Amino acid sequence: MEMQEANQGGGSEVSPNQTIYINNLNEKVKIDELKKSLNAVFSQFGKILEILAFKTLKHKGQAWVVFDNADSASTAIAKMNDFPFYDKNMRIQYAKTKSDVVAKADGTFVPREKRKRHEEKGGKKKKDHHHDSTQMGMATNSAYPGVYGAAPPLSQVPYPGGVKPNLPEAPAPPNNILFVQNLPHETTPMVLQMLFYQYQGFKEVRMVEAKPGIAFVEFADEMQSTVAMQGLQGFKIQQNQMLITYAKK
DNA sequence: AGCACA
Repeated sequence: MEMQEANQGGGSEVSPNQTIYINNLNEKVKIDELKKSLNAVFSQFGKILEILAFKTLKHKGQAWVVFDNADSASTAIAKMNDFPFYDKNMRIQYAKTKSDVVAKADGTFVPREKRKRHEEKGGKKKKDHHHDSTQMGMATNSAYPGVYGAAPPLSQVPYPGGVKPNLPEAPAPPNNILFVQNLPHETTPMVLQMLFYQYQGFKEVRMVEAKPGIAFVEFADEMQSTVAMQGLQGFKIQQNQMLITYAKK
């Protein structure tokens, strides 16, 4: 029999936090793609303030996703812990400490430069932070101009760039295979899989390299594909809203 | 395995 175990008496005792800590991520995935995929996958649980991931030796395979509230983080953990992502199962917990973005909003943010060095004796405060690690060469972290908030306004934004998808005159008849359009060109099958997997009857995602921006998603039957279509219609990935129709037979 | 804020 299947019983859902409340995760309370177990080993990992980290108190709820609006930031989740993910590890066991596939280290071969480039940081930029990783962050985008995480955003695409986790924004379904609520507004994301920031996603942090680093490629340094000590922090490979890990990421922090900062939600704007702890409930979103809890849901994300409940739904996504142990979920396969780039062929490895994500391990998700609450982060141990509060994220800087959150602390800054709190007013509780305290710069942590003091931890690095010994405290100077005498009454002198040092407030000059020499930019130190700036020449590591890897500068691709904060590349997103605050666009992580992707989930809620499903029907506000039309098709960015004015690109109109091909809508057939008459809607295609129900099909267990869905046709997805208006995806960001960098969308990976993995991202779509993550989104559609949560619906019963999910079978597979197919994308065509030569035709970016579209995908086919197969379900076991058309009842199930219909539920998924309704659930994800207009879902925003990055800037784009997915347009889902039945595939032509 | 590894809990940061480039």
